[in-house]
Amino acid sequence: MNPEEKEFLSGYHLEDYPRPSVTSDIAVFSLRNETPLTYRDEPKKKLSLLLIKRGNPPFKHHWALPGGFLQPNETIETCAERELHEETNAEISLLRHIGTFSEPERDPRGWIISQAFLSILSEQQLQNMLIQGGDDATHAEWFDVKFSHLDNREILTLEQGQTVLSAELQSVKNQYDMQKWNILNNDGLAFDHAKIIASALTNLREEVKHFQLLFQFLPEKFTLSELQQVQQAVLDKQILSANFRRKAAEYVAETGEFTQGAGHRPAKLYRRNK
Amino acid sequence: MNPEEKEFLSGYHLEDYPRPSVTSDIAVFSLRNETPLTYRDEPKKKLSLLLIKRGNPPFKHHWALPGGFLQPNETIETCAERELHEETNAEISLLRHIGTFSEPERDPRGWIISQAFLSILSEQQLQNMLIQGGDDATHAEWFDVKFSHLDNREILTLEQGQTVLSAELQSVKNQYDMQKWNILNNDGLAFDHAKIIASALTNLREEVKHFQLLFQFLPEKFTLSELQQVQQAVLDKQILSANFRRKAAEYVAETGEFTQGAGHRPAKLYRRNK
DNA sequence: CAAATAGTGTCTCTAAGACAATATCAC
DNA sequence: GTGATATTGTCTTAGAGACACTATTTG
Repeated sequence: MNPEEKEFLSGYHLEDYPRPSVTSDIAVFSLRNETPLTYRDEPKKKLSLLLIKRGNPPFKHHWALPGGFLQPNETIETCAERELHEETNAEISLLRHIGTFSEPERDPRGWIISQAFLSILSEQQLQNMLIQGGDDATHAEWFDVKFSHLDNREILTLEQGQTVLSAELQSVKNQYDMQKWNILNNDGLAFDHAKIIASALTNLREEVKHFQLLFQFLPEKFTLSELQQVQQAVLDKQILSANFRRKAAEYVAETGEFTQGAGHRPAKLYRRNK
Repeated sequence: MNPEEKEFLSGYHLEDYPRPSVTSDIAVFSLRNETPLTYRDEPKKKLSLLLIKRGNPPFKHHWALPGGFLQPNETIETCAERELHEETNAEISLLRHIGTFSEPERDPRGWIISQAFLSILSEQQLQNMLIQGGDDATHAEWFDVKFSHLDNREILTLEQGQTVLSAELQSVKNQYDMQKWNILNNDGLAFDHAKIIASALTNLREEVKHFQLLFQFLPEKFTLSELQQVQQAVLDKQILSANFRRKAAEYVAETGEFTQGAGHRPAKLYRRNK
């Protein structure tokens, strides 16, 4: 750096200008197994989302995405990982940035813009996390996710035991032709997190349609039926297995191993290829 | 809001915690016509990018994307529009958020995170803008864009008259499986703007492949050949017109009007449908 | 007519969706 | 054998790419 630049920088103070606070907020998805009906049944998989019950204002007793404030000398990705680990002990291997939420009124505490992320935990990663889950003040829970289209609105429903959260959203375009969510109704979710969840779900589904992110839900070795279950759970749509397998073949490689003792024909175990 | 929340908020001070500065930076693309060889030739279209020559440190005399600091009571989109208008007098009708750049060392002035946007100006919008372009301290220019793959690297070349800027980038995945650009070489571009430009180009191309954003480059009425020229210029790839037309039919509607006096068969004028 | 662009028809190949049929385990 | 899931084959249809051909203007 030349002297002129050095001198300029020494007289420059970012603190002289107004600055927002910045948070990273993470929508963490995983799968849960429904209890099978008979001993022979394979359990169906259901998409679930990690939420945290807020113990303090603002939005005390509401449910929010895990997340927290960006600190100096870290990227927004590092911040997301750190906050998630602090709040839930989860270790993540995937992040997708899904947007920045910067509306001035979005947080009653003041000028706070949110870096929204999507993450996925496999069943394995979920086990490790639960070992040290659930303290008292703020506690985390997995909610079953429903996200369905009705007329020109989207209905988001999150269920966990007796607790049911819901939100009604509309997807519109702003003056810059950007897709944007409006919250028409919101029951139980903090801040504008219904918007972030809707964005995350839309992103997740789009990727999963093209066989992306799918493997993040599963252990290293899996059957094609399991892989199909994942896609079906995320997209909330049934697929014919013959067609699924033909398409999936492109993304997986055989391990040579088989499942055992399931009460029906054993299945080949695959791993992700490339 | 209940009394407890109110009381909490009155004792809450965001300023007690460290905060970054936030900027919006915009990669604005447009098309320029090459000069035709003969009177009958239709001009070929070339993709161009708007850059600003910095008149002050840091990176004095380097070229940078238009942009500037986020102010209170505005969204990052409003900030992008405002800064672009202040610096170039351009009026935009499209923005796409293409990422957040938050590496702590990305700006020598200190902790500044960038909200990166993509925008497009039509020839019409470009005319209006140039009426009041080019003051002295900082001045804006349109650069021809080349972005080509070589081995496992991407070569970005920006040309404007005698001025040639270039950068060499590599696309890698970080530990969160996120696509990330590394700058291997950089000649003339300020900050990490080579990364932002590479991201913007990748996004733009992906959308243009699927006939999105294409119409932003053109006036309301256009011929299918013009539309094809746009796609070809952005993707830097020749397409067979028969196939292009079959696909394009899905997105356009006839106006009933025709071009005139071009030295060859007149073409139907279309507009975007839906 | 020549040069240039506009526009159509059709063949091939690939991929997706639907559906039928066969395979193999635990009990 | 029965019930369940695993796996393969094939028919049909939609779309993309390649290419040959026709149409219409100005000079």
